[in-house]
Amino acid sequence: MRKEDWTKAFPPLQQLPPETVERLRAGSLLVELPEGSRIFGPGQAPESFLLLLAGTIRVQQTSESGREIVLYRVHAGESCALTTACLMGYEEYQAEGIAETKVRAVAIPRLLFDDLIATSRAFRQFVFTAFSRRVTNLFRVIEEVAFERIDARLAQKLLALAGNNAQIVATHQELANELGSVREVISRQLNEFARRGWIKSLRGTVEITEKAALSRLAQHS
Amino acid sequence: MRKEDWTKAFPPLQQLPPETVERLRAGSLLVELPEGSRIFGPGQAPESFLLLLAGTIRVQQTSESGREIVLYRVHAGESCALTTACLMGYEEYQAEGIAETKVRAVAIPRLLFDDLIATSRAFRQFVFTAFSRRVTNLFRVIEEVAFERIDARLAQKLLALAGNNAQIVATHQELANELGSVREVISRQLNEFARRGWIKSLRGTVEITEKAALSRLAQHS
DNA sequence: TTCCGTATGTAACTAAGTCACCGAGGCGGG
DNA sequence: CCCGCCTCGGTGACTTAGTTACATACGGAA
Repeated sequence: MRKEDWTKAFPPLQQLPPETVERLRAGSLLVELPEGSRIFGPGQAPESFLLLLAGTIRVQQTSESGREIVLYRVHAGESCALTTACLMGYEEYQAEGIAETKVRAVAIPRLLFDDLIATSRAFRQFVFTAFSRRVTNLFRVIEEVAFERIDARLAQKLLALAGNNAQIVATHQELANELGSVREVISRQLNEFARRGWIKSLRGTVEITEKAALSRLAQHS
Repeated sequence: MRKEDWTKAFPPLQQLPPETVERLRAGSLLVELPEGSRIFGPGQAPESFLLLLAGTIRVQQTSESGREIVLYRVHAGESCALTTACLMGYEEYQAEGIAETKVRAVAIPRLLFDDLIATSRAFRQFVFTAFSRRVTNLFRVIEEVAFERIDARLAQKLLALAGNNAQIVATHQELANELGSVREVISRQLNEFARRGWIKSLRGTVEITEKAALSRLAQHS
């Protein structure tokens, strides 16, 4: 079986000198992870740097009381940079990464990763940029949790999860877990949204009927 | 005037080969920042990697409504790694860094930083470790804001700010800003603590009288 | 069709944040 | 010394968010 040329999936990697790309291709490992599998978490460290080819990873945190909050998602074409760096500095790491779908990824072993960082300016740029994006995102999360109202946050999340579709497949509990809130609160908010005619709520799904209204609520007011 | 040998202040840098250290010493800049100065923030990017020799930098975030939250502090002997990385990936960056005291720091210009990352494995280790620590810390902040009760968080913060002393010099407003809460809430909590005999509250200062009780409250219960 | 697990509804209560205002203390200018 | 002002803290009434403890409804498997 011919080794798939996955490097095409990462535009920034195209900038690398050909021999670097070759080294990457040769030294890294294609892995496939089933949906729902736990990729890393407290007491479980990935020993390599991950680049996602397909699927998404959800990075979340769980409190003692069982409440959860989603910190960010890693999509195809992105790297799990934050995580990896944390592991390289090996602090204990309390977030966990879950394969939200079946995931195909390239695993770059620690040594090769280190080597690439050392030799390729473009690769460094790639890694730092990914870092930067994640951290910026984390700051947003903190801002939202600390300062924004739950109705605005829920509206935002509904819009984000919907994308271009109008249908969102998620239970109230799952929505609560996205926001670090609890089911009852989300149920109440959704009922209020429904009462205003902004959404329709079926069992296990939400249908957006008034995107504009949600958007208005989402941007703060 | 002889150039001060600041490299002694950073044990990890002692591991570097002598010529690297020499390059660092020669290519970097000793800077001094007055108390209260804004070191970076939205629309203000530091063009170099900072290593703190003395003083502390407070990194915080401000909401539209004026509420604030302290994300972390950079102390002497530490680097402002997160920030710098963010800037290298140049995303817009909404946190700001304030010199909490007079600050002496070494500024490593971007090019030299990049060069050192490339050539020195020890330096990379140093930078990634610092990263890791910060990110781990950010995760803690998210967990606290999202899941912990304000009384427990306040107790924690009081203990942290006090260190070995019993006296904390801070107004209720400042304590609220530490936690991303508001003055009224903090006042109420402090009154309750005082009523229980755990603290004494003077104008602009708090004196801890029952450290043990605060500790108990701090670890969740 | 019945049963059972999951999803959602609801009410009463506590915790946290908001709003509006008050009063006390400290400090500088006259 | 007194006045006025400004910062700090206190308080009550109200809204929003989270907790506790149930009840009910849906939908697939037996």
